[in-house]
Amino acid sequence: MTGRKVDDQMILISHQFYPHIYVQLKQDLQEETVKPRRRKNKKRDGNNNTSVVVRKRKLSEEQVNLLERSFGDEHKLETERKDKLASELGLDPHQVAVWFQNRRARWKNKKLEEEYSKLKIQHETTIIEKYRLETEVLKMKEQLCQAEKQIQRLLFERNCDISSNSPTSSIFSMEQPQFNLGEFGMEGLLMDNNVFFVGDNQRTYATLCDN
DNA sequence: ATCACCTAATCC
DNA sequence: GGATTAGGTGAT
Repeated sequence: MTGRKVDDQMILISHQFYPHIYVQLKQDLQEETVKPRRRKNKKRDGNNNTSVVVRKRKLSEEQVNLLERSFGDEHKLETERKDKLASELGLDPHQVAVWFQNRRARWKNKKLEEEYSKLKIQHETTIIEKYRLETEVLKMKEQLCQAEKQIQRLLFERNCDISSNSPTSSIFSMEQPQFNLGEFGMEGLLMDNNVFFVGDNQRTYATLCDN
């Protein structure tokens, strides 16, 4: 697998899941294209074939502080800045470059971890809210069912009264009871105990209380 | 083609 | 955490 393919994958993943980090990466890429790299003629190790083994030395606190401040200003390191920093710190410019490379890599990892934690919390909060809403929906359905049963009971009692006062009337007579489901925003005509007719235009029937 | 520089992975 | 390596890019 090539490094560039990994880059592309990272950018794709970042774009999908971490849009703001993607923006940063994109800015970095754009800056790269805008700012031409300066070219140096000399190699890092001036000693022909004999490679100088630079002992791994822990940077001093002051060195790290200055590097951190510089990194805070700008994550990318242009040659001038690198050389200036190197001379200020008494380090090899290559060391400064490596320090910035590592710092960028670890900063990116940290950002990804932070983003992951944030998304995880968001996800957990959303799940809890989903359960809360589902419970609320169940409660409201139950309330609606109870209200509908109450309406049916009242309508049935009213029909009984009408029937007892007028033996020829039926529920399909011109005196069909009209009811209003008021708070539910529903209007309709009772057809029988479980079905009611909704509106003239809709020509639909709705069943009360499925369960 | 060569060089400087990058990221990602890895070493120590 | 500093350095190295591998594999890449773009400027010269």
